[in-house]
Amino acid sequence: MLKEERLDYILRKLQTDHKVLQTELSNDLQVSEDTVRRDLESLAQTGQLIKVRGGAIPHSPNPYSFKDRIKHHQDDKRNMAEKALQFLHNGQTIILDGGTSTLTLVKLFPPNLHIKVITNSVPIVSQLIEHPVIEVVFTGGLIGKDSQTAGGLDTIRMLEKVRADICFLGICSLHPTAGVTGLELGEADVKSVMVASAYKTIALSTTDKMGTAEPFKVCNITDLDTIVTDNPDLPSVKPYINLGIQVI
Amino acid sequence: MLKEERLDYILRKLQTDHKVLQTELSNDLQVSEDTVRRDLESLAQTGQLIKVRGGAIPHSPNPYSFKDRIKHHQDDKRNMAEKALQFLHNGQTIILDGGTSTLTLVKLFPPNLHIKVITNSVPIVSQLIEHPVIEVVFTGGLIGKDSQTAGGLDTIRMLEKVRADICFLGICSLHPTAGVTGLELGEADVKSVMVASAYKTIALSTTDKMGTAEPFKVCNITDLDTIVTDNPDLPSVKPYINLGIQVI
DNA sequence: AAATATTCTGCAATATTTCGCAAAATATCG
DNA sequence: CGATATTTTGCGAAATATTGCAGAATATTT
Repeated sequence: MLKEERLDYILRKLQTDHKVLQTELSNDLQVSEDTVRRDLESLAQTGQLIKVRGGAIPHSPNPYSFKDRIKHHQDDKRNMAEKALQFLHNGQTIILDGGTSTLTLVKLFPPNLHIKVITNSVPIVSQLIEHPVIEVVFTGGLIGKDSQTAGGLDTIRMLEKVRADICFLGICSLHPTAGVTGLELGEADVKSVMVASAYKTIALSTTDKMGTAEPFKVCNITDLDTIVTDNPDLPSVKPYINLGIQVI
Repeated sequence: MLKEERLDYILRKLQTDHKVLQTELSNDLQVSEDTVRRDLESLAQTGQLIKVRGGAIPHSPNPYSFKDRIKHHQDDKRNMAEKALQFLHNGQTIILDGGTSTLTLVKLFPPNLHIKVITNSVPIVSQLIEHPVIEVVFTGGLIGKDSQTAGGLDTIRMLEKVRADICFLGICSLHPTAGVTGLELGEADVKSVMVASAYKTIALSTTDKMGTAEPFKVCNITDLDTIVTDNPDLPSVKPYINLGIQVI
């Protein structure tokens, strides 16, 4: 058996089980624990996992607790949020748009996730205040009662100062040619700046938002790097894949 | 079971329950209480929780700080808030400092109160989002987990732009000669600007805060127009009345 | 002050990691 | 092709880490 096959097996097992044990791997791969240890060592060196006594755990936080990971929610938003979690890693700076999708994501944040969050959403700030380690920056401004987010010039100014790794965008409407659009001019402006201030943009969009358009433009469809959706196999997502956007 | 799994379980349980007991954890995780204790010790060392006798509590906000403070002196605070209400009239613009006293005041706002509120407090914004007519402006910035308020340069910049009718100040310490003082430099700075940006300043201070002083200055005692307190007849309030400040 | 619960301490049992090394497998070169 | 490096692998011994336990010390409650 090639070494690469072992490494591949280890990473795959890690992805499904969220942990690997040296004793198990030694048995699975029919090699000594020393060899497994050296394999884990090399994977740890390239940052693909974290080696711990007795085995290894993923570098990125675990989507669900080790105990109750059995209960998979059917809920679309929850489903999307779980997929989005994989993009988060310690040390990152994240912009979080308002909306229920992003709020669901925030609720899944594991306690040991060390990131900085910039957001204009009041519910997200309330939720993250409970989090033990995440640093939260709220973009000031007039609070919209419907959207429960801050808006206006001050919000935009603060966002312009940010260089984030990822922007998670809650989506109103998504269209292959019209791009991302919204119902309110002010909110669309804020979202635009969020996209511009992040290195990468990940849109959270249920499939029913796809192929629709609203009056105010947020960004071009090609500004999106990834679309997280509840069902990436539907025909309505095809146009986005063809544009080279990752859809999961 | 890997140690990391135990740590993960503990942190998650802490996040949902706001406390963990060693006896429970020992049972949940099927390890001895000694091991649980050592796990908690290591988590405490990395600042992820606070170890207390018999278990652990979140670093912040924990039952012994904010959530407890809000119950502490609840009647006094309510009493003060009711007195403070008389200063509010339709059309005013109000600056609201963070803290439990001002939060209590906000909870008493009648539904037909048409005012604008500028605040740096997350709980106050959450509360006021529910209000049918009040316009809320949140001052952006880094959110402090203990105080649940925004702080820093952005907060100060936004406050400097404001011309408010009244600033309601939550008080840490009040002293006839030292003036209003606070425990944290950043928070004191923010309060200073609040006072400077309002035409009138009303302090909300329980009598036990009077005659005490902390390291960082907020403003002179003469910058206060009114002190709202739980018991204006106590001798400890006399010095302030003599200085010409209204005490009710 | 006694009773109870919790924490600390040293220690032994066990599990894991590290290390040096030799055998095996693989790659390299004339 | 054959001889020689180089890398990979497995193994045993020593070093280290983790765990549970008993009993002393300490804190908390009644």
